[in-house]
Amino acid sequence: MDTLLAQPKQTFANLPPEKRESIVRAAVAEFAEQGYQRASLNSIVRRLGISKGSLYQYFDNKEALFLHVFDHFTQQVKRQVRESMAGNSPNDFFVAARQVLLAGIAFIDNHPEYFQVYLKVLFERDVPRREELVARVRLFSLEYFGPLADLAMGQGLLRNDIPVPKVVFILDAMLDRFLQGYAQPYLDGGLALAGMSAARLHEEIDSMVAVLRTGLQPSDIGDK
Amino acid sequence: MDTLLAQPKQTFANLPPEKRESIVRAAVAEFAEQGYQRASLNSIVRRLGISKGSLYQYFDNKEALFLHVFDHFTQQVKRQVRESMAGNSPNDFFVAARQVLLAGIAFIDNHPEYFQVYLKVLFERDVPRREELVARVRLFSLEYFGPLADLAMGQGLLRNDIPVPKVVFILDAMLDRFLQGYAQPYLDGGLALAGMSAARLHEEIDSMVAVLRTGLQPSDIGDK
DNA sequence: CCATAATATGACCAGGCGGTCACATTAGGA
DNA sequence: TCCTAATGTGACCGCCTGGTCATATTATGG
Repeated sequence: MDTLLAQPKQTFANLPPEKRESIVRAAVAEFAEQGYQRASLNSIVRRLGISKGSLYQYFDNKEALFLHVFDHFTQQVKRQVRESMAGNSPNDFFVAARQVLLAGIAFIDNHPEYFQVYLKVLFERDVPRREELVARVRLFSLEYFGPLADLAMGQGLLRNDIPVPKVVFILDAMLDRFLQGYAQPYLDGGLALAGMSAARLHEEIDSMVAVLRTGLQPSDIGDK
Repeated sequence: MDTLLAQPKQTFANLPPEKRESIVRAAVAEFAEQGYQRASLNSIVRRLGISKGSLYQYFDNKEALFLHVFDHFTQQVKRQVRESMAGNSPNDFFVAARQVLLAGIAFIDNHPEYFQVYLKVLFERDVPRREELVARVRLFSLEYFGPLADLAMGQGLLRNDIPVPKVVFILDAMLDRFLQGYAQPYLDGGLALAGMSAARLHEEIDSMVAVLRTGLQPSDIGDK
């Protein structure tokens, strides 16, 4: 599960770290812009000012380079989640949701290209090991919300006419789609999420989470 | 707004309808599988058993063919919406939402490839006139929900601490993401929406709309 | 200093692309 | 029947792709 998808060749490991990073950066940029199949190794080496032969000394082929990039991506996600959750593990289901959403926003702000790579993978066919890649990312959310929802349901904090997996789906879907709108401006329904001040964005998030809370809690619990 | 994006050459118009349709079908299939840039005219003519020269007698270039396909797509959407709404114009905001969702499901069932083309356009760059194309489709939903939401808000049927555009966004986002899950199995959070019986699917839709209703209505209105 | 191993290079390959065009085939009216 | 206009065809063009490899360059350590 945590195993790496692909390891670069030894030659790559021998490189000074800043060169390794610049190579990964260039590759991420290319995959973010073009997706997997349209991404061009020629374009990547052009960006880097190195020869194609060199790139093939570092990675077996295009697929290995891509999988290495995706490994970096999941590590960054993990790090961002850990950072955003640091210290406070919320017991309230919807406070947790809010936090995940903020983590997502922070991730897109910090690594917009990585998120584009992910979106491309979602909807492109013939991406190597696509299902596995997608599953790895989606699990971050599902594995996190699942237990929390179980707990909340047990405490009677979620309406019991909707099964837990459905609750998790609704929550996850809403957050996911919000992030799509944040990353892809014409999916924000004209709200201009991307150009918003942090304060306004937090208001949008809060009102959305409030809607989810009211919608998903039992009817006999008072509104906020 | 309703004008066509591109018209084929006269030669195409002179073709017998079934040939025109088979050409569009082949093109849709290719664009659905590969997106715009990766789609191959060679592959399309191979599917059809016609020569490449012929295709260029029908359309000026790849872009014109694609835009013609997209014109067909929007027409199909329009038809599906008209059909699904036939007769009953719901006065209840959330009944309307349910109906839009059902129309979306029906559309994906009837034209899965067209929906894939749309998803590809959403997340691929360098698609000709992408923003315009996306806007055309999204407007179906936004222009429909907007006035309904205005009305509902005026009647005090929506919580007044959330502005109408935000309400429309939340509703639209949830429906949109549900359809993504229906069309792209690993986006359904394990609910297996695609393989579901119609009856079960309707239950899922109903419970989701119920959540939206409870979440979006004023707190002083009783739950359903 | 030199031998050897590690790394860097870019010309080159086969194959695919969108697009063109000279030519072959067919259709229609006189 | 025959001339003309419309339609169909596929070899070909320049360009780009992922990938290879013989060769040049650099590092290393005895």
